[in-house]
Amino acid sequence: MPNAKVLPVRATDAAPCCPPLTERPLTAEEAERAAVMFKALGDPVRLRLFSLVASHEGGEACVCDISDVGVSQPTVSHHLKKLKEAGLLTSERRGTWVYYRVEPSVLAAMGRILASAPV
Amino acid sequence: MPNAKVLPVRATDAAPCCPPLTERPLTAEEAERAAVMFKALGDPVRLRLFSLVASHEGGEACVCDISDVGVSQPTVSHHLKKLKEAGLLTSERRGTWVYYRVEPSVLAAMGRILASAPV
DNA sequence: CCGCTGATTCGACATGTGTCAACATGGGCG
DNA sequence: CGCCCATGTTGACACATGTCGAATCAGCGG
Repeated sequence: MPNAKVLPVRATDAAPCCPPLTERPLTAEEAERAAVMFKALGDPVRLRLFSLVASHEGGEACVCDISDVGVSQPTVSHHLKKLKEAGLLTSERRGTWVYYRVEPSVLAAMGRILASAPV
Repeated sequence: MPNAKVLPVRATDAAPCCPPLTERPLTAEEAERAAVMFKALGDPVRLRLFSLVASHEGGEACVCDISDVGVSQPTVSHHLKKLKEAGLLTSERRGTWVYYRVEPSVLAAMGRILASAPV
């Protein structure tokens, strides 16, 4: 491992965010936290960008690879920043290009929130 | 290679909106449709209302039971309307009260979108 | 060093959104 | 019938958001 950098995944924040919506009513704080994640995916452009990163080979994508979603390049950057602030993406600069990568724990947390009653 | 494999339309054909985000990039139309659902849950008040309905006994809840989320009654009605327009809830009037119920197929569709790569 | 390309930030604008008070509707009940 | 309670609708307003062009920052190569 050439780079010994450690990213604060902060899984203790994202993963145990909230129980499934069908389990019990969310508290105001839980709803506040979870809504941030859902809101981040509540825009078509961001949803496309996120899926482009998530489905990209190697689990990461350069901005140059995903900036063809019909809006200007500054707008792409703006949306990527939003996704990063919501904890859904992480970014890393390698030379000229910036690579984005999905945060799997957050994705899992959202899936768990939406999971139907596991019977 | 002629891919004769039929797309798995799944049992959740009521809302076969989009594949998992990690499977392939969403098209503009798919993202447009899916973003509506995520945006509907992208507000803390709506998220609480939805979880109140989803977790309520019998799978349905009267407005009078869930209208204590810290906002005025018209605002509650407004948010419930939004959730209904997004296809996440259905409403039915029975006498004096109006009962809301979750649309399970849509919930399943959202969960599938967020599902990590299936085994 | 200077310019080039990729990416972010800034400033501005139009539009969307959440919220409430006031009013309207609709159905039970006295 | 007429009141009243539970919901929904309307109008208005402050604020957030998406978008772009221009400017700025960050490496790379000549």
